Amino acid sequence: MLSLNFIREHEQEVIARLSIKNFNGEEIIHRIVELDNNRRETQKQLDDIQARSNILAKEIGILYKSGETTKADQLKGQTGEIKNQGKELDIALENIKKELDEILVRVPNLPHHSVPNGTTPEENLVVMQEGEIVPAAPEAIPHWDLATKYDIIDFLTGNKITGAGFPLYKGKGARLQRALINFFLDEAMKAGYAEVQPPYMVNASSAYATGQLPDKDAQMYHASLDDLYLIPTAEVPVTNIYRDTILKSQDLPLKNVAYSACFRREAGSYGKDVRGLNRLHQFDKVEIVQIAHPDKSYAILEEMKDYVVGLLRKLELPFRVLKLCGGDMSFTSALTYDMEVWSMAQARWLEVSSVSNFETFQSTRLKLRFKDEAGKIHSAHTLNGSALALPRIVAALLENNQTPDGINIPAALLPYTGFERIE
RNA sequence: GGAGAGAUGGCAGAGUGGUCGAUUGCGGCGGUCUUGAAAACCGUUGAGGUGCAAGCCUCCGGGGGUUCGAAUCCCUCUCUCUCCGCCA
Repeated sequence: MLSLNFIREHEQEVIARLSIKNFNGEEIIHRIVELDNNRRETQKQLDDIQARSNILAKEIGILYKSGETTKADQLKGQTGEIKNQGKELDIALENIKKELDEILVRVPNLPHHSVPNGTTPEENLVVMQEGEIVPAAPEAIPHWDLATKYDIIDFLTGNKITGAGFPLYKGKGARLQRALINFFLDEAMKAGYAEVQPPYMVNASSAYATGQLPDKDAQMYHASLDDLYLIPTAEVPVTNIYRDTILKSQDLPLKNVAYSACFRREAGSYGKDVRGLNRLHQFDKVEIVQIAHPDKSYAILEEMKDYVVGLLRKLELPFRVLKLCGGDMSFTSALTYDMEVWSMAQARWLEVSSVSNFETFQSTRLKLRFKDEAGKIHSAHTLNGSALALPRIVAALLENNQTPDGINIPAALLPYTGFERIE
């Protein structure tokens, strides 16, 4: 959520920058400013009424104490009208605030100045590429067939137990999952991230605070009886650790890493893109989160991007890094890097990580603030990134490392898998 | 699931209708003393809104009500603790 003060003071700039995200904010921003002026005017009137009422109540109290009941009763007569006025203003104010809040949460975050123009994924900027892009060999097998050939991932049984998008990992397939999770967690800890294990379900307040609600509720599984949501990413519970807190500036940056299963309904997706591990309803991910000082957040974003790049190098996967264009960015992000690995048998890039700076967009709603040296309170910046999501990494590992008689495990993972080949 | 108790500032903990936004202690910050530190002493120390400022308004788990006036009384929801039941 953008802050009201910022919108009011930078009305034209906000509209201009939103247009980079292909969001036409002309009307909505004007309405927000109008409502906010209205809000402040009404608030002022209500404050005045309440001040008068407070003074009157105090006087009545003093009169009763000194035994001047007649005078007190007289003053009481005056309170009726003030109360009515107050009530009316109160209702008016509530309505204004409600509308303001409803509109405000529908305005996306402003893109950073360096975000490229564009409306489609094709217009994302490739900022880095490494590793050999081998064209698909005629005998190359896609990962869903490799999974069956070596009996390591059973999509059909997962389908029977739950449904499509819930694979059953078996044997070395299951072991590989565990190896990757431990590898990613260990690497993050070496890089200074403190590990947490969060709840996999969150309440509506948490989902609102990080921006999953109200917009993306169709993407989350909802346990209606208890009104809880299955987390689509550990970002939600981990960032919410810091909801309603005021940190000290010397606490920053805060670095957390969490492994969790992630649940996504993926409503509306279909076709070849969802085949095999490409898109699942349940998957594993290790997520890194940082709470940063606003002056440092973009340096930290670079650091996080480099960290993820380091992981991809250790896994020996060909990859590229994209800086997303305005049209392809998420609602909440100010700047996003996507990491994609080359999947040889499918001959396409698979997104395995997304690293973003949200600036104060999340922290405004989270009420996540810090106190600077002078004792002033500011919103902190929040950042997060996948490091990494497992399924597409597994897909690429299987496809890229396949040989006629087995799949080779990269050296970095050997201490974790305990085996060198899947055969 | 049943019974009971409770929710107050970073923490602990007073306050049961009238200058209470809240006594006090701890912690934090500043100072005196000290070569330095500790101890001791003095001062200071919640958040949000609005305003140039003085100030004014709101917030004692959330919501609603009674009253001229609510942290304090009533209703309701949520959560926590204790005991019982169930249980990985």
